[in-house]
Amino acid sequence: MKGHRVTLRDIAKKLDLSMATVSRALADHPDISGDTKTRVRDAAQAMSYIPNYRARYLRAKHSRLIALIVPQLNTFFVPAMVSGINRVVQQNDYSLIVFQSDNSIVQERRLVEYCTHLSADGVLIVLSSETQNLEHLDILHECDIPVVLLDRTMETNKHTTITIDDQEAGREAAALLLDRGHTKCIGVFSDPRQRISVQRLKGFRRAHSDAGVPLLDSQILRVSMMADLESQLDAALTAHPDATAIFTMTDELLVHTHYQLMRRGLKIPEKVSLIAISDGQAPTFLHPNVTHIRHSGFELGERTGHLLIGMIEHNSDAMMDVRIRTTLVEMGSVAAPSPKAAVQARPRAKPRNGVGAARTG
Amino acid sequence: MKGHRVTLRDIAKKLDLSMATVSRALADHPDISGDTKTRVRDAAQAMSYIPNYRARYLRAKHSRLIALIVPQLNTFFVPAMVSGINRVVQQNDYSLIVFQSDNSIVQERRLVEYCTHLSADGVLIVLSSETQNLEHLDILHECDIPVVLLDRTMETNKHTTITIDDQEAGREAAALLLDRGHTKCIGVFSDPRQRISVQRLKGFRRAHSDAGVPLLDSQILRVSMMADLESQLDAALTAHPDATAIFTMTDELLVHTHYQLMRRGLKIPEKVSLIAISDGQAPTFLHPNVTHIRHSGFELGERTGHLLIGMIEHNSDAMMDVRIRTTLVEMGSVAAPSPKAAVQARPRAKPRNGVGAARTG
DNA sequence: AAATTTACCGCAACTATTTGCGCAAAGGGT
DNA sequence: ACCCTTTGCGCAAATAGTTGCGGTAAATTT
Repeated sequence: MKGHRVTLRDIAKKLDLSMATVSRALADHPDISGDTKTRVRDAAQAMSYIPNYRARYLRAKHSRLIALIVPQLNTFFVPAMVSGINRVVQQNDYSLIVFQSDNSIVQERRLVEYCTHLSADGVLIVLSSETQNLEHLDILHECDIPVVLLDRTMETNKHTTITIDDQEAGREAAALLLDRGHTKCIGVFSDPRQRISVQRLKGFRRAHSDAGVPLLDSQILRVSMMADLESQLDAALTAHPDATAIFTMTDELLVHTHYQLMRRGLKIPEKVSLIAISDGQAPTFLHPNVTHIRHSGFELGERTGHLLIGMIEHNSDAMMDVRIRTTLVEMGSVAAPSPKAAVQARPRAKPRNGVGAARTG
Repeated sequence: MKGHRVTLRDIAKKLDLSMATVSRALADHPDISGDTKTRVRDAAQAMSYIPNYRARYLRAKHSRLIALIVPQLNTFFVPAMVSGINRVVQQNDYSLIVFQSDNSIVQERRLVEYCTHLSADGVLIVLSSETQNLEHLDILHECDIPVVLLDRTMETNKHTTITIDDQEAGREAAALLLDRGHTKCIGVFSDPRQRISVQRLKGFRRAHSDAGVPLLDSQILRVSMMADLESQLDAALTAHPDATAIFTMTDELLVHTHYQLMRRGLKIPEKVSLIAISDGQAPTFLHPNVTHIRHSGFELGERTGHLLIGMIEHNSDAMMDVRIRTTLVEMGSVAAPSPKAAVQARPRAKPRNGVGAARTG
């Protein structure tokens, strides 16, 4: 009703005490007598006093604010991750400020700068796909604001990162397919500019070379926009009618790939096997269920939260690269190749090496 | 390196000016000469000055912070909504602070109080399922902080709300089924304590009574936890072997229901028709695509953002109930009932026009 | 030349809270 | 009585920035 929030001064005036005493009373400072404390607390209650954190944290060096910058919020993996971060952040009495860069480096730069204005105590970043270097993070370092890069990161020796073991996950997925006898697989990858894509592909390739199974470039799809998936998949399936298995590197790609397969009447796993790197949601509501390399977004979020808060509270700037373990979850979508579709390839083909991997940097 | 961030005072000292002048120069105040302005700006640049928003907004009455409280982040609809809110919030130079109540009223209460400590300029709330009344929001009103309840709201005449027309959406879905000749439908609803469930069910019922088609309680599922879906669906399908259509009130329920149907080999739409209220993501990657009553979470978020910011900036406390329009998107999952399974009701059977047009959000 | 206006800038108060230091009174020990 | 310690509280500075008001000097007007 009136335009003035109750402050310490108001309480002090009413009780004929100094602001300092009121402040200390509410903070349960030992210098203040029990009697005064109760009087102050009662008055504060009665006047419905609300502390002003902006003033409080102006004096303190910290803000108890943690900023998170993500390319997009509404994808499969990210919400679970944010949820995990948020839980830890709240448990430790911090607040999470969420920004989305819309996969724009300009936005990302702007947001990082904004974090310094807010004097965030720490910053979490999932890099945008446009990001080519990390110079725009230097300002955070100048302000002594700890940073953790997560999930979609870059090679760096200046920042702490936390990811799953992308390469190993890609390798393990492919290894399972190869182990089951699939000698012609199609790999569905996303934006090749991102480290996450590069690493998962690298693992995918390595499994093939380890098994001595050739892998053609045309078996690798690079889907930057989901709208391209259909045509690229068409092309790959046409070029490789003998393909018996498909791997997708994300949930997003999985659900759409799954849809395309169903639409074409390609039965899983009878006609084509399917495996993905996933956080385990989609594989359980898609039918048939999908065997996947599981990494929990929620867990990654939690781990990240703990890591950052540790850095904040212990002033530690020890750079480290944390890798979250993944686990293989068998759900029956990978079978032996159907004899009809499989080529009769007998391994020990020459390990070809024509890479052509997109290097970023 | 050094423990001191550059402040206005530092710039002032260096340039032998007063803080006031420096402040005004950076704010492009007309009282300051062009020459001084450039000198100040250059110095600020050179010293890499970073404004402290906490100090700035301590004096101002506002904080340019908007708080959002959601029950959970990692569901289908919410992330898109948050994304929409976030976009508008950022466009208007506010920051979004995200909290999750974990569907606990205690948490929700705590978070609302916390919003006042932060002196948020506005608060957005998606109510937890435990919330029975809105008393805990009174404190926001006392602090003159505008509030908008969205999506999962309650009946209230004290707060602005923004939702889809839940009742109408439920009615329209059921009406389509009935219109196509389905006289025995199963409705899959979530937590019956929530207004959203009540309203959608009410519409569902009304369509039945409008069409003069009886609706038994056993045709209504109330799924509070997703784990219960399977058994409840079993029971309903056993009790109603003549059921020819299923409606789900959310995306979450949709994907899991879809899975259960596929698992049972119930072909869509030949054996059973399927319709949902959805934001349109899942229906396009599920196979076959699902006809749905579409309401964009992103759009709801955007609208909400605009609404709240309008309230903040115009000090308007006009209470209103905004209802977002929904649209029917036909994707072919609703056909005429199969003669084998359907009762022999012969209402106005329409020619089926199962489309399957891929809609992208 | 006097009066008025204009351009630029500084003083100081203000925002809400925390905290180092000091100070007075009371209590206890010798 | 004296000294010393404790108890309980207030003063004032500090946080980093904004802004009303006033002031000086130059420019313009009369």
